Amino acid sequence: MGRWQPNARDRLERAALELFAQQGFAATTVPQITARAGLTTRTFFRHYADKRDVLFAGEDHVAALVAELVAAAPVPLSPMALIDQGLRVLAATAFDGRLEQLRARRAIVETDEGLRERELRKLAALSDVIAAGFQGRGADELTALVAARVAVTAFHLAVTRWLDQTGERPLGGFVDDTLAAVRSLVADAPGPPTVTWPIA
Amino acid sequence: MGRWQPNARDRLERAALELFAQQGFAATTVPQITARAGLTTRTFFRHYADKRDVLFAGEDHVAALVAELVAAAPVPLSPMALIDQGLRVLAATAFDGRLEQLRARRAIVETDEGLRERELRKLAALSDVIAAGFQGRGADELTALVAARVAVTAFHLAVTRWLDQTGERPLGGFVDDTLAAVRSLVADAPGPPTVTWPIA
DNA sequence: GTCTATATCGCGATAGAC
DNA sequence: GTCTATCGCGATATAGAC
Repeated sequence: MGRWQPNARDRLERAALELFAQQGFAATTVPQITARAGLTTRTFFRHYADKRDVLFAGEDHVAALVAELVAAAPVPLSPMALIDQGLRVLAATAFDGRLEQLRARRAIVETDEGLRERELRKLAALSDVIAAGFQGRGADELTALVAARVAVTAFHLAVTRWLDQTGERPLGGFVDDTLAAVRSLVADAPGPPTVTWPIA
Repeated sequence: MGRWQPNARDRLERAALELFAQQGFAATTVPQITARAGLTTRTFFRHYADKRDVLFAGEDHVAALVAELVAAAPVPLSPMALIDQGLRVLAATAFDGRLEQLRARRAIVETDEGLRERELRKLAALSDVIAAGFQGRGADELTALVAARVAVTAFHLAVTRWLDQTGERPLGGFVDDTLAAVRSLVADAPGPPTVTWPIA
């Protein structure tokens, strides 16, 4: 390439993030982004499926990393032990140290319902990847699905609380707290087997 | 009312569902829907926030029902016992008997990524309602959040498998299976405390 | 209800890389 | 030459403003 400046994709992403932060996501148009990046509108949509995607494309490497982690996990680990340790490895590898960057990104995502939707879709895709990994390790389908969702849910909750904190406590601590809460919840005594419910 | 046919909302929803089933969601335009319902495009957007919403507006009553269920639950129930029994009540109250209708709806949702996104957002909203309910019962914030997400995740997984089945087994059975899988996963032995991970 | 912005995408042409 | 990335033009539909 010579006719064009290199790193079209990077320039688009940077321009988009700047404009979203300055003017808000909804008030920023794709032509504005491409103008700032020195490209045309059409080019934007060749790199990103839609306007929202520019905020999430960078997260695809997390899914790839998670897939590797599950595939490379030591064989003797039970599903829950794998979650327990895998999430801590993930936290240390891909999240700690990026707190401010991730806070900035989340601040934008929180301003728009459409962006929140896209985030949920990315999490669902992540869950699918993990479930496939657990099945690859020999787990039955239901166990794999449940384990994947528990892992993603717990991690997402931990990340949210990590970003909400005022201090600088590492993500791993929040992961531990969340998993402890899951264990404590599920281990809960079942209570009276049948109760009369006021409704229904 | 009087100048217009009544049940504008119902007619819109019915017209939309028919067209989505016949031509697909993406190939169906809002003008097509409103033409079939004898209304104007503008009217569609007065009733639904966007084209996708017409497939999910009917589910809002589920969130209201769930909120009631949590609020009206017997006080002695622990969070997990509430989930256990509440989900079964919910299954019997709002899902059993609607299997074919829900299958048709899901068949449409599965054809479009945007619709999947919207479904996830509705589930997230449901989770928020439940978490608020648990906090209203005195649970601490983290427990409430975890309990809400476990409940929604388990129920959604159960519904998915219920819809996938070829037979007519009631949803409650799938709820039981899913919750059993959650318990079994979480109760899993923690395994060796520290393992060397090939990656990272 | 009407009007309009703009997100989104199809198509053909083009410019350089290999 | 062939392949890939970009451009430029144009069409359509959603969704919000007035």
